[in-house]
Amino acid sequence: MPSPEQRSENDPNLKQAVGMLHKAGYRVTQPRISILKALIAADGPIKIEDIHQSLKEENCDLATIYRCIATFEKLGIVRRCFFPDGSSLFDFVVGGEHHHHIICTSCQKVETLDVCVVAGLERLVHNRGYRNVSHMLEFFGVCEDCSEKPSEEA
Amino acid sequence: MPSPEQRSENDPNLKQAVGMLHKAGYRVTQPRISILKALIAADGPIKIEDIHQSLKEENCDLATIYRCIATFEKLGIVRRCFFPDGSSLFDFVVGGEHHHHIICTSCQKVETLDVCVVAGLERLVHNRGYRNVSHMLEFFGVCEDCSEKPSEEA
DNA sequence: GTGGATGCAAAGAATTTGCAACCAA
DNA sequence: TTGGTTGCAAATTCTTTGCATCCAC
Repeated sequence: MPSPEQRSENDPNLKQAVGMLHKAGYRVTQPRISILKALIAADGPIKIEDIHQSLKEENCDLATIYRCIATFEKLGIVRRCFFPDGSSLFDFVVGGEHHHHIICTSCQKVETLDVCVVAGLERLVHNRGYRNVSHMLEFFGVCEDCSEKPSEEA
Repeated sequence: MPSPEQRSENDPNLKQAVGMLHKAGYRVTQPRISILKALIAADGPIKIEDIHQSLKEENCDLATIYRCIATFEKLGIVRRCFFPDGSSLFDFVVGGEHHHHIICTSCQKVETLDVCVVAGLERLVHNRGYRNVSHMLEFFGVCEDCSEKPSEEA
C-alpha cells in the first residue's frame, strides 16, 4: 500500500506538470517538485505564504517560491486568482477542467464552481481583434456558516 | 459655455457620489472631491499612482488617496479590478451600468465590455447559501495594435 | 468648537534582485 | 562540466499607521 508520500510522487498531474517543465527546458529541481506538491495538496487556490509554511521542513526560500510560481504561471501550470482585498492566490490547473471560485469574504473559504459560461465570451473578445485571450472570474459572498454566525464585532 | 472645470463640478455622477459620502456620514473634503474627479476623468480603471500623478497640483498625499479609495470602495463608489500581474485598479461605478473590461496584456490599454452575462450566475451562488454576492470578471488579451506591431524584443 | 480627515514621516508587508554556491542535465 | 537554480540578504515597491494639525459641519 503506497504511503501518502509515494502517492504524491506518482500523482499523474504532478507528472504532467514536471513534463511541462522539462519540455520547456526548465530543470526539475527539488524545490520545484516540493512547491508543485504543495500546490496539488492544497486542492484549490493557495497563498505564497501558505506554500512557504507547508514547506518549512524543506527550508525552501520565499524568493525561490516567488520565482518558481512565476515560471509555473508562464507555463500555464498555475493560474493566479485574487481575493477581494487584492492579495494573490495560485491555483494548480494542470489536468483539471477550467473552473472558477466562490470566495467567502468573511472566513475566506474557497469553493470551486465547476461551471464556466464565460468561455463563450472569449470568442467575442477575439472578434474585437484580441489574441491570446483569457479571463478571470471570481465570485465573492458571505458563506452560509458565516451568515448564520452572529457577527463577531456586533 | 461651461469650462471643463465647471462641467466636472456639475457632473451628475460626481454629485451622486458626493451625496453617497454625505448620506453615509463622511465629510466632503477637497481631497475627496479631487480624487472623485480624477476617477471620473479617467473614464475607466485607474491606478492609485496615476490618481496621485493627476493630482500633483493639489499636492494630495498618497496616504490620503489610499484612505479615500478604501472609503469609496466600502460605499460602492468605486470597484477594484486587477491587472493580470496582480496590481489593483479602481473603477468609478456610480451612475453606470455594471460592466467588465478587456485589458491588453501588452500595452495595458483598457476597453470596456458593455455586456455582463455573469449576473445571472450570482443567483446560482446565492442558491448555494452565499449572501452579499458579487463577482469580478476581467478579460485579458493582446490587442490588435499590439499584435500587428512586431514584438519589441524580437 | 469638535471630531473626522489630512499630511508627513516612519513602519510594515509583499515582492524583486544581485551574487556566490550548488546541482540537474 | 556548466549554465540554470537556489539561498541569503539587501533593495524596492506597495500599503498602512501614528500623530499633530487642520477644516467641514
